[in-house]
Amino acid sequence: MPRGLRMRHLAMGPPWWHGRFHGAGFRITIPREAILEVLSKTQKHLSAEEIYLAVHRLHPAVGLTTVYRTLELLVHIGLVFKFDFGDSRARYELSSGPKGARHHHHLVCTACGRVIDYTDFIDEEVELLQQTEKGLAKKYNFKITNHLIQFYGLCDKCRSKE
Amino acid sequence: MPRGLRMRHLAMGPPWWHGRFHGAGFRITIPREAILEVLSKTQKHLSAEEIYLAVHRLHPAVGLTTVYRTLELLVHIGLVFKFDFGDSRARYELSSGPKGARHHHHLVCTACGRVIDYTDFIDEEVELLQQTEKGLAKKYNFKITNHLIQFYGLCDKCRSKE
DNA sequence: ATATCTGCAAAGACTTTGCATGAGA
DNA sequence: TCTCATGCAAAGTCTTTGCAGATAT
Repeated sequence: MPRGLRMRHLAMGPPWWHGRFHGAGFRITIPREAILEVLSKTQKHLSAEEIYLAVHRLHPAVGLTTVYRTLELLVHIGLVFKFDFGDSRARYELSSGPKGARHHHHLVCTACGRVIDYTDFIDEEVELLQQTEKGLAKKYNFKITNHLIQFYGLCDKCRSKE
Repeated sequence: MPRGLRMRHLAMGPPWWHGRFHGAGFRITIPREAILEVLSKTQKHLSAEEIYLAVHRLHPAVGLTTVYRTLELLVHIGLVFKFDFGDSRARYELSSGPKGARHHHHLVCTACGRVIDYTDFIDEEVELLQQTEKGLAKKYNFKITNHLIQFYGLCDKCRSKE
Protein backbone atom coordinates (compact mmCIF):
# COMPACT_ATOMS: atom_id res chain seq x y z
CA MET A 1 0.00 0.00 0.00
CA PRO A 2 1.50 3.33 -1.05
CA ARG A 3 1.73 6.11 1.46
CA GLY A 4 -0.73 8.26 -0.43
CA LEU A 5 -3.58 7.73 1.95
CA ARG A 6 -1.57 8.66 4.94
CA MET A 7 -0.10 11.69 3.21
CA ARG A 8 -3.58 13.12 3.12
CA HIS A 9 -3.55 13.17 6.87
CA LEU A 10 -0.07 14.47 7.14
CA ALA A 11 -0.95 17.34 4.83
CA MET A 12 -3.36 18.58 7.47
CA GLY A 13 -1.20 17.56 10.37
CA PRO A 14 -1.32 14.16 12.04
CA PRO A 15 -4.77 13.02 13.12
CA TRP A 16 -5.62 14.02 16.64
CA TRP A 17 -5.59 10.47 17.97
CA HIS A 18 -2.02 9.59 16.97
CA GLY A 19 -0.76 10.74 20.33
CA ARG A 20 -3.00 8.30 22.10
CA PHE A 21 -1.39 5.44 20.25
CA HIS A 22 2.20 6.46 20.59
CA GLY A 23 1.71 7.42 24.19
CA ALA A 24 0.58 3.91 25.01
CA GLY A 25 3.24 2.23 22.89
CA PHE A 26 0.98 1.11 20.08
CA ARG A 27 1.68 1.35 16.38
CA ILE A 28 -0.31 3.17 13.80
CA THR A 29 -1.34 0.85 11.03
CA ILE A 30 -3.57 0.86 8.00
CA PRO A 31 -6.28 -1.27 9.61
CA ARG A 32 -6.34 0.90 12.70
CA GLU A 33 -6.58 4.07 10.71
CA ALA A 34 -9.28 2.61 8.51
CA ILE A 35 -11.37 1.49 11.46
CA LEU A 36 -11.13 4.87 13.11
CA GLU A 37 -12.04 6.50 9.84
CA VAL A 38 -15.12 4.36 9.44
CA LEU A 39 -16.20 5.08 12.99
CA SER A 40 -15.62 8.79 12.62
CA LYS A 41 -17.76 9.01 9.51
CA THR A 42 -20.92 7.44 10.81
CA GLN A 43 -23.57 8.30 13.33
CA LYS A 44 -24.71 4.70 13.52
CA HIS A 45 -23.98 2.13 16.16
CA LEU A 46 -21.97 -0.33 14.13
CA SER A 47 -21.32 -3.94 15.01
CA ALA A 48 -17.90 -5.49 14.53
CA GLU A 49 -19.04 -7.13 11.34
CA GLU A 50 -20.48 -3.93 9.94
CA ILE A 51 -17.22 -2.18 10.65
CA TYR A 52 -15.39 -5.04 9.01
CA LEU A 53 -17.51 -4.75 5.88
CA ALA A 54 -16.99 -1.01 5.65
CA VAL A 55 -13.26 -1.32 6.19
CA HIS A 56 -13.12 -4.18 3.79
CA ARG A 57 -14.43 -1.98 0.98
CA LEU A 58 -11.48 0.35 1.42
CA HIS A 59 -8.89 -2.26 2.26
CA PRO A 60 -9.93 -5.77 1.25
CA ALA A 61 -6.91 -7.28 2.92
CA VAL A 62 -8.09 -6.40 6.41
CA GLY A 63 -9.64 -9.33 8.24
CA LEU A 64 -12.42 -9.62 10.76
CA THR A 65 -10.04 -10.77 13.44
CA THR A 66 -8.08 -7.57 13.16
CA VAL A 67 -11.27 -5.59 13.48
CA TYR A 68 -12.09 -7.37 16.73
CA ARG A 69 -8.59 -6.94 18.05
CA THR A 70 -8.45 -3.30 17.08
CA LEU A 71 -11.80 -2.52 18.62
CA GLU A 72 -10.70 -4.14 21.84
CA LEU A 73 -7.62 -1.94 21.77
CA LEU A 74 -9.58 1.20 21.02
CA VAL A 75 -11.97 0.49 23.84
CA HIS A 76 -9.03 -0.15 26.11
CA ILE A 77 -7.39 3.18 25.42
CA GLY A 78 -10.71 4.95 25.66
CA LEU A 79 -11.14 6.04 22.06
CA VAL A 80 -14.18 3.87 21.50
CA PHE A 81 -17.13 2.87 23.62
CA LYS A 82 -18.70 -0.56 23.41
CA PHE A 83 -22.45 -0.87 23.85
CA ASP A 84 -24.91 -3.64 24.36
CA PHE A 85 -28.39 -2.85 23.11
CA GLY A 86 -29.74 -6.29 23.74
CA ASP A 87 -29.43 -7.70 20.23
CA SER A 88 -26.61 -9.99 21.32
CA ARG A 89 -23.86 -8.34 19.42
CA ALA A 90 -21.61 -5.54 20.57
CA ARG A 91 -22.00 -2.09 19.07
CA TYR A 92 -19.22 0.46 18.83
CA GLU A 93 -19.04 4.24 18.79
CA LEU A 94 -16.25 6.73 18.87
CA SER A 95 -16.27 7.98 22.43
CA SER A 96 -15.64 11.52 21.30
CA GLY A 97 -14.59 13.46 18.24
CA PRO A 98 -11.51 15.68 18.04
CA LYS A 99 -13.41 18.37 19.88
CA GLY A 100 -14.95 16.12 22.46
CA ALA A 101 -18.30 16.74 20.83
CA ARG A 102 -21.38 14.63 20.48
CA HIS A 103 -21.94 13.42 24.00
CA HIS A 104 -25.25 11.61 23.98
CA HIS A 105 -27.23 8.81 25.52
CA HIS A 106 -29.52 6.17 24.11
CA LEU A 107 -33.18 5.31 23.95
CA VAL A 108 -33.68 1.64 23.13
CA CYS A 109 -36.90 0.11 21.86
CA THR A 110 -37.31 -3.28 23.48
CA ALA A 111 -39.69 -4.45 20.77
CA CYS A 112 -37.90 -3.65 17.51
CA GLY A 113 -34.43 -2.86 18.78
CA ARG A 114 -34.33 0.63 17.35
CA VAL A 115 -31.87 2.91 19.09
CA ILE A 116 -32.30 6.67 19.22
CA ASP A 117 -29.50 8.98 20.25
CA TYR A 118 -30.61 11.90 22.30
CA THR A 119 -28.80 14.93 23.57
CA ASP A 120 -31.78 16.53 25.28
CA PHE A 121 -31.41 17.18 28.96
CA ILE A 122 -27.79 16.21 28.66
CA ASP A 123 -26.64 19.28 30.50
CA GLU A 124 -28.73 18.58 33.55
CA GLU A 125 -27.81 14.94 33.39
CA VAL A 126 -24.14 15.64 33.14
CA GLU A 127 -24.30 17.98 36.08
CA LEU A 128 -26.00 15.44 38.28
CA LEU A 129 -23.74 12.69 37.04
CA GLN A 130 -20.66 14.65 37.89
CA GLN A 131 -21.89 15.15 41.42
CA THR A 132 -22.78 11.50 41.67
CA GLU A 133 -19.45 10.47 40.25
CA LYS A 134 -17.67 12.60 42.78
CA GLY A 135 -19.64 11.12 45.64
CA LEU A 136 -19.23 7.56 44.46
CA ALA A 137 -15.56 7.99 43.76
CA LYS A 138 -15.04 9.14 47.31
CA LYS A 139 -17.22 6.59 49.04
CA TYR A 140 -16.01 3.56 47.13
CA ASN A 141 -12.53 4.82 46.30
CA PHE A 142 -13.32 4.28 42.65
CA LYS A 143 -11.68 6.15 39.82
CA ILE A 144 -14.63 6.73 37.53
CA THR A 145 -13.78 7.12 33.88
CA ASN A 146 -17.08 6.76 32.14
CA HIS A 147 -20.78 6.26 32.47
CA LEU A 148 -23.62 4.66 30.61
CA ILE A 149 -27.22 5.76 30.55
CA GLN A 150 -29.90 4.07 28.55
CA PHE A 151 -33.66 4.25 28.61
CA TYR A 152 -35.76 1.31 27.52
CA GLY A 153 -39.29 1.26 26.25
CA LEU A 154 -41.46 1.17 23.18
CA CYS A 155 -40.85 3.44 20.23
CA ASP A 156 -43.75 5.19 18.56
CA LYS A 157 -44.15 2.55 15.87
CA CYS A 158 -44.16 -0.40 18.24
CA ARG A 159 -46.43 1.49 20.58
CA SER A 160 -49.17 1.81 18.01
CA LYS A 161 -48.93 -1.85 17.11
CA GLU A 162 -49.85 -2.98 20.60
CA MET B 1 -43.32 -34.18 41.71
CA PRO B 2 -45.67 -34.02 44.73
CA ARG B 3 -47.42 -30.81 45.57
CA GLY B 4 -45.59 -30.43 48.86
CA LEU B 5 -43.30 -27.70 47.71
CA ARG B 6 -46.08 -25.59 46.38
CA MET B 7 -48.15 -26.10 49.52
CA ARG B 8 -45.49 -24.21 51.39
CA HIS B 9 -46.29 -21.19 49.33
CA LEU B 10 -50.00 -21.66 49.52
CA ALA B 11 -49.78 -21.81 53.28
CA MET B 12 -48.65 -18.21 53.30
CA GLY B 13 -50.79 -17.19 50.37
CA PRO B 14 -49.70 -17.39 46.77
CA PRO B 15 -46.40 -15.70 46.01
CA TRP B 16 -46.80 -12.09 44.93
CA TRP B 17 -45.69 -12.74 41.37
CA HIS B 18 -48.31 -15.36 40.50
CA GLY B 19 -50.61 -12.70 39.19
CA ARG B 20 -48.01 -11.54 36.71
CA PHE B 21 -47.93 -14.99 35.18
CA HIS B 22 -51.60 -15.68 35.06
CA GLY B 23 -52.35 -12.23 33.80
CA ALA B 24 -50.10 -12.79 30.81
CA GLY B 25 -51.36 -16.30 30.17
CA PHE B 26 -48.28 -18.14 31.38
CA ARG B 27 -48.21 -21.19 33.56
CA ILE B 28 -46.59 -21.54 36.92
CA THR B 29 -44.17 -24.43 36.93
CA ILE B 30 -41.54 -25.90 39.18
CA PRO B 31 -38.60 -24.58 37.14
CA ARG B 32 -40.08 -21.10 37.04
CA GLU B 33 -40.69 -21.06 40.74
CA ALA B 34 -37.24 -22.39 41.43
CA ILE B 35 -35.56 -19.77 39.27
CA LEU B 36 -37.46 -16.96 40.92
CA GLU B 37 -36.62 -18.38 44.30
CA VAL B 38 -32.93 -18.47 43.49
CA LEU B 39 -33.01 -14.92 42.20
CA SER B 40 -34.92 -13.68 45.21
CA LYS B 41 -32.44 -15.16 47.65
CA THR B 42 -29.27 -13.61 46.33
CA GLN B 43 -27.81 -10.17 46.09
CA LYS B 44 -25.40 -11.28 43.39
CA HIS B 45 -25.60 -10.72 39.67
CA LEU B 46 -25.96 -14.29 38.52
CA SER B 47 -25.31 -15.59 35.04
CA ALA B 48 -27.62 -18.07 33.37
CA GLU B 49 -25.28 -20.89 34.20
CA GLU B 50 -24.96 -19.87 37.83
CA ILE B 51 -28.72 -19.80 38.10
CA TYR B 52 -28.86 -23.17 36.44
CA LEU B 53 -26.41 -24.64 38.94
CA ALA B 54 -28.31 -23.25 41.90
CA VAL B 55 -31.63 -24.47 40.56
CA HIS B 56 -30.09 -27.78 39.69
CA ARG B 57 -29.20 -28.39 43.32
CA LEU B 58 -32.85 -28.10 44.28
CA HIS B 59 -34.33 -29.72 41.19
CA PRO B 60 -31.78 -31.79 39.26
CA ALA B 61 -34.24 -32.42 36.46
CA VAL B 62 -34.27 -28.79 35.37
CA GLY B 63 -32.12 -28.14 32.34
CA LEU B 64 -30.08 -25.19 31.20
CA THR B 65 -32.32 -24.59 28.23
CA THR B 66 -35.27 -24.06 30.51
CA VAL B 67 -33.28 -21.59 32.53
CA TYR B 68 -32.54 -19.56 29.42
CA ARG B 69 -36.11 -19.71 28.26
CA THR B 70 -37.48 -18.81 31.64
CA LEU B 71 -35.13 -15.88 32.05
CA GLU B 72 -36.17 -14.57 28.68
CA LEU B 73 -39.77 -14.82 29.78
CA LEU B 74 -39.10 -13.13 33.09
CA VAL B 75 -37.30 -10.30 31.38
CA HIS B 76 -40.16 -10.00 28.94
CA ILE B 77 -42.78 -9.63 31.63
CA GLY B 78 -40.57 -7.26 33.55
CA LEU B 79 -39.85 -9.39 36.60
CA VAL B 80 -36.16 -9.64 35.88
CA PHE B 81 -33.59 -7.27 34.47
CA LYS B 82 -30.78 -8.45 32.23
CA PHE B 83 -27.40 -6.76 32.50
CA ASP B 84 -24.19 -6.70 30.57
CA PHE B 85 -21.15 -5.90 32.64
CA GLY B 86 -18.69 -6.53 29.86
CA ASP B 87 -17.67 -10.07 30.74
CA SER B 88 -19.51 -11.41 27.73
CA ARG B 89 -22.23 -13.22 29.55
CA ALA B 90 -25.58 -11.90 30.59
CA ARG B 91 -26.31 -11.27 34.26
CA TYR B 92 -29.73 -11.34 35.82
CA GLU B 93 -31.39 -9.63 38.75
CA LEU B 94 -34.89 -9.51 40.09
CA SER B 95 -36.13 -6.12 38.99
CA SER B 96 -37.83 -5.59 42.31
CA GLY B 97 -38.87 -7.46 45.40
CA PRO B 98 -42.47 -7.83 46.57
CA LYS B 99 -42.29 -4.32 47.96
CA GLY B 100 -40.55 -2.75 45.01
CA ALA B 101 -37.48 -2.34 47.16
CA ARG B 102 -33.82 -2.36 46.38
CA HIS B 103 -33.59 0.02 43.46
CA HIS B 104 -29.93 0.47 42.72
CA HIS B 105 -27.38 1.11 40.04
CA HIS B 106 -23.96 -0.34 39.32
CA LEU B 107 -20.34 0.60 39.50
CA VAL B 108 -18.24 -1.60 37.23
CA CYS B 109 -14.48 -2.02 37.46
CA THR B 110 -13.11 -2.23 33.95
CA ALA B 111 -9.95 -3.94 35.14
CA CYS B 112 -11.16 -6.82 37.30
CA GLY B 113 -14.86 -6.84 36.45
CA ARG B 114 -16.03 -6.31 40.00
CA VAL B 115 -19.51 -4.87 40.24
CA ILE B 116 -20.65 -2.77 43.17
CA ASP B 117 -24.30 -1.99 43.78
CA TYR B 118 -24.93 1.49 45.08
CA THR B 119 -28.02 3.21 46.30
CA ASP B 120 -26.38 6.50 47.16
CA PHE B 121 -27.76 9.54 45.41
CA ILE B 122 -30.53 7.36 44.07
CA ASP B 123 -33.19 9.81 45.13
CA GLU B 124 -31.68 12.70 43.21
CA GLU B 125 -30.99 10.42 40.29
CA VAL B 126 -34.49 9.09 40.20
CA GLU B 127 -35.92 12.58 40.32
CA LEU B 128 -33.82 13.75 37.41
CA LEU B 129 -34.48 10.57 35.52
CA GLN B 130 -38.20 10.93 35.89
CA GLN B 131 -38.06 14.42 34.46
CA THR B 132 -35.84 13.22 31.65
CA GLU B 133 -38.11 10.29 30.97
CA LYS B 134 -41.07 12.56 30.77
CA GLY B 135 -39.33 14.89 28.35
CA LEU B 136 -38.00 12.09 26.19
CA ALA B 137 -41.32 10.28 26.15
CA LYS B 138 -42.99 13.40 24.84
CA LYS B 139 -40.38 14.39 22.29
CA TYR B 140 -39.84 10.94 20.81
CA ASN B 141 -43.25 9.51 21.54
CA PHE B 142 -41.56 6.73 23.43
CA LYS B 143 -43.18 4.76 26.21
CA ILE B 144 -40.32 4.43 28.66
CA THR B 145 -40.46 1.44 30.94
CA ASN B 146 -37.01 1.23 32.38
CA HIS B 147 -33.59 2.74 32.58
CA LEU B 148 -30.02 1.65 33.04
CA ILE B 149 -27.23 3.58 34.69
CA GLN B 150 -23.74 2.29 35.13
CA PHE B 151 -20.47 3.92 36.03
CA TYR B 152 -17.20 2.49 34.82
CA GLY B 153 -13.77 2.91 36.26
CA LEU B 154 -11.15 1.35 38.45
CA CYS B 155 -11.97 -0.09 41.85
CA ASP B 156 -9.73 0.62 44.80
CA LYS B 157 -7.74 -2.59 44.43
CA CYS B 158 -7.06 -2.16 40.74
CA ARG B 159 -6.28 1.48 41.29
CA SER B 160 -3.44 0.73 43.63
CA LYS B 161 -1.98 -1.83 41.25
CA GLU B 162 -1.46 0.75 38.52
C1' DA C 1 -58.28 -32.43 27.30
C1' DT C 2 -55.05 -29.65 25.26
C1' DA C 3 -52.24 -25.86 24.75
C1' DT C 4 -47.89 -24.98 27.15
C1' DC C 5 -43.72 -26.20 28.89
C1' DT C 6 -39.52 -29.03 29.28
C1' DG C 7 -35.15 -31.62 28.40
C1' DC C 8 -31.90 -33.29 25.41
C1' DA C 9 -29.06 -32.89 21.56
C1' DA C 10 -27.63 -30.26 17.95
C1' DA C 11 -27.08 -26.08 15.73
C1' DG C 12 -26.11 -21.10 15.60
C1' DA C 13 -23.87 -16.67 16.36
C1' DC C 14 -20.49 -13.96 17.90
C1' DT C 15 -15.85 -13.66 19.49
C1' DT C 16 -11.20 -15.33 20.67
C1' DT C 17 -6.82 -17.95 20.01
C1' DG C 18 -2.62 -20.22 17.65
C1' DC C 19 0.81 -19.58 14.64
C1' DA C 20 3.48 -18.26 10.69
C1' DT C 21 3.98 -14.15 7.89
C1' DG C 22 4.23 -9.22 7.28
C1' DA C 23 4.99 -4.43 8.68
C1' DG C 24 5.86 -0.11 11.64
C1' DA C 25 9.37 2.67 14.25
C1' DT D 1 16.42 -4.88 13.00
C1' DC D 2 13.28 -6.33 16.15
C1' DT D 3 9.20 -6.18 18.23
C1' DC D 4 4.49 -5.62 17.35
C1' DA D 5 0.49 -6.43 14.32
C1' DT D 6 -2.10 -9.23 10.93
C1' DG D 7 -4.64 -12.91 8.52
C1' DC D 8 -6.36 -17.30 8.18
C1' DA D 9 -8.29 -21.22 10.14
C1' DA D 10 -9.80 -23.46 13.99
C1' DA D 11 -11.59 -23.45 18.45
C1' DG D 12 -14.37 -21.55 22.25
C1' DT D 13 -18.32 -19.79 24.68
C1' DC D 14 -22.67 -18.41 25.37
C1' DT D 15 -27.27 -18.87 23.65
C1' DT D 16 -31.03 -20.58 20.68
C1' DT D 17 -33.74 -24.09 18.14
C1' DG D 18 -36.15 -28.66 16.89
C1' DC D 19 -38.82 -32.06 18.51
C1' DA D 20 -40.94 -35.70 21.23
C1' DG D 21 -42.57 -36.40 25.73
C1' DA D 22 -44.34 -34.37 30.10
C1' DT D 23 -47.24 -31.02 32.61
C1' DA D 24 -50.44 -27.27 34.25
C1' DT D 25 -55.04 -25.61 34.16
